[in-house]
Amino acid sequence: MTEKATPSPEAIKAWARLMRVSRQLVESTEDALKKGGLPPLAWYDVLHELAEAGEGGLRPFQLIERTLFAQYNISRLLARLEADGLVEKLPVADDGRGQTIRISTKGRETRRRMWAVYGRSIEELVGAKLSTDELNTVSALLGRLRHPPADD
Amino acid sequence: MTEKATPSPEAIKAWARLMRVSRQLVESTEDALKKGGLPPLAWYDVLHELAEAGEGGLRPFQLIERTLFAQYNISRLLARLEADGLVEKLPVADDGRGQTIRISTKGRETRRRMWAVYGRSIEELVGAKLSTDELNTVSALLGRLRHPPADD
DNA sequence: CGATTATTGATGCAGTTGCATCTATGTAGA
DNA sequence: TCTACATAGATGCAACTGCATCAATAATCG
Repeated sequence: MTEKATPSPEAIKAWARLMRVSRQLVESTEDALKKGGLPPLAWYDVLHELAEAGEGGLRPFQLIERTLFAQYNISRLLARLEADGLVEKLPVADDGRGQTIRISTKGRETRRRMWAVYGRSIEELVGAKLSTDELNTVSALLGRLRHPPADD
Repeated sequence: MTEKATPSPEAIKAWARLMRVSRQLVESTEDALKKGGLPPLAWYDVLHELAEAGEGGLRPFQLIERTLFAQYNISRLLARLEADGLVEKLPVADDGRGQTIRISTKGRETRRRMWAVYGRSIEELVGAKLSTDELNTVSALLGRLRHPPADD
């Protein structure tokens, strides 16, 4: 019956911190990548998924499931990655509509160089700021905000 | 001497959770606003700052300090807000370069209607998921990731 | 089979962002 | 004062995003 019109001050504060911090971290990292003449974070996300998938590659719709990119976004991002020679698009034997995306050697190399910067950013901006226990606490609590919630 | 090449698994996980959760929350909220025929979150941020500033208004550069928007972003956002009649641009007496931005009545009304949706989003996505203690823990830990760090 | 519906991925268009630069005004220093 | 430099804000252009829709293939069902 009672509609909660406004969240608690604690919820608002947590939300505000989350928004501000995540934007700052992204911005810092994007700056660092740019300074290193490297592609934006979005490219890393895709290259990372593809590197984990190995030689079998992934279908674009699988990338959509694994990342938070919209379909049109993946479509165009893959076009750019292909234009840069970082991925290959292969036809799929049993589905004429689809394609399999496989990371190339150059793609792995780019990913490696991005990680040198990205990883440093994570270490400096997060790893160095909180203890292991605190990091685990953050992960656990944020995991409950995820959809679907993660328990680990 | 020793360069830390890669952050700890705990730091990586916390980072990943932070990135994913913040994107999901933003996306959910933007969807809710759109569904209500309301402007995007960025407008809320600015309207909120201007509403808090009261009749005196704020200079654009003060908005840049308070939010995380780039200068050109604020410039154009304010142009859109003005075009929609949500803010007024007033000349500044002692600085011919500048202007003061003041929220209009319609701006306050729009902010109010946005908050009805935004606040509900915060409550559902965050407030309802964690206890007050947990929310405070999240805020405190994220505060330490902020730049500059916040202790409260 | 043949028609309908669903899925995969691409794309035209309008709106937004990022970058670099520009104009205008203010400040400081010789 | 006159010149150099700094600050406030706007803007042209290219790239990117979001939306809607499209074409092509696959799956379903009578």
